[in-house]
Amino acid sequence: MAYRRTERVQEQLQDKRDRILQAVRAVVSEVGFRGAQVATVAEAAGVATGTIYRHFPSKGELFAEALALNAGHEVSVMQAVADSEGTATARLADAVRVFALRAMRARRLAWAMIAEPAEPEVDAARLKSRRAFADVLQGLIEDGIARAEFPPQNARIAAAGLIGALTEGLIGPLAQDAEAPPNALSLSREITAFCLQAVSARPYEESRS
Amino acid sequence: MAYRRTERVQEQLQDKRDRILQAVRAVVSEVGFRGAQVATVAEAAGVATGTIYRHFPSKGELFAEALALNAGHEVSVMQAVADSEGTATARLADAVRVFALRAMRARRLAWAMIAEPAEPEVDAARLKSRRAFADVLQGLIEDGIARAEFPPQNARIAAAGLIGALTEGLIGPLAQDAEAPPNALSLSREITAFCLQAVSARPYEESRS
DNA sequence: ACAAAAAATGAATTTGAATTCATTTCTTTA
DNA sequence: TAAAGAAATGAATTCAAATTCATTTTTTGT
Repeated sequence: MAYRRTERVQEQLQDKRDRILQAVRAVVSEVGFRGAQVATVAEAAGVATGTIYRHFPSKGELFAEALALNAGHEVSVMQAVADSEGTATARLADAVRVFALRAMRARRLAWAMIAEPAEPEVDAARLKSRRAFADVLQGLIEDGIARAEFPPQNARIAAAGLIGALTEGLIGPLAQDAEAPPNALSLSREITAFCLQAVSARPYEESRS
Repeated sequence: MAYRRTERVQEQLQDKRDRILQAVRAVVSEVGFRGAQVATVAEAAGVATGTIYRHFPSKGELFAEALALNAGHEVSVMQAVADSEGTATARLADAVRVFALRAMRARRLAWAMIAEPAEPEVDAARLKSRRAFADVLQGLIEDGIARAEFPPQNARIAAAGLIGALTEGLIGPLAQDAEAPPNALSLSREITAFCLQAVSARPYEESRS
């Protein structure tokens, strides 16, 4: 016996794997999923193309894992805000504002994480993370209803609506090339205001058919 | 001279072109942009693959034209509702409800039209149509503010928010595999309620930083 | 220092789909 | 009905990118 995987090698391997995942993040931040090629990721990670395949079975699984990692982190940030002290209204405002500010700091990445279709494995991973975001908001809305801060409403629908509004308003196609690329602070303030308004309103009676 | 393009031929050509555009619609309804291949479209249109290229310069331009055609139609339907009689509230409710019902009748197509990334030309065409949808809603919201039916608010942001909420709630990933695929009528009613609530609410003072 | 085993490499291969183009079919006019 | 020109065809080509794999480099234990 002349070789055995030592702990040191084990760590180097883990490091390299992590560096590859970070490289995906960096590349996707630049060019989104659409433009992200395995060769580019390899270069960014400082390894050969073939090395990627010694750590991940396919492009789809690599990218899906990278997405799960990043989106999972954002979800826990949002969850932490949701679990903090204060009224449901304030916590919802904060959750939305924090999400908005972080997303705007890296719009391309945020859009890729939350909306941009890619390989099927990536889409599946995003579905999970999206539902996780929605669940956090839904919990917050239900809490607000229970405390009578918001009127009774379908919390599930409202949460989906907020996710959609955030996506569209912050990082969606319409937000991409706004004539005057608005500053992150004021945009996030306006989106937050919209989101609060969206859940707080008194309900309305249907008018015509 | 032994050949000249007669009017009859001209019409046949136009017909074939239209049939190809319709075939794109049909194929995209089934498999979205992701799964739509030129060969499949050709088959659906009953022509050879090469024929597509006698009518359109590239896949991207073909698909972009098909999108512009369909989305343009939906925009004018929404505009017609927006221009009808009644309070701004009622017209907004109707515009949203009509959009929702029509979208749900063909979810895959609707999602492709409004959200699914594809070739760059397609994305560009969608940007236009999306802005057109948003403009209709924005006009309606501004009207509602002017009539004091809605509180003052950033109509542009609110319109983007409504588009996002519609996309997410009706045809977005979360709506795709809802455990019990909810019936179109009740879902559209709930989304409509959310949208009205979203613009009608009294504004809220920011809480913490 | 050497042999055994693993890991990394990157050029070559594979793959899947868009696009082309030589050939065939259809239309028109004389 | 024949020749000229268009239009349609679909198999072959091109192209871009993922994946593979024979070769090289690194690591380990004796």
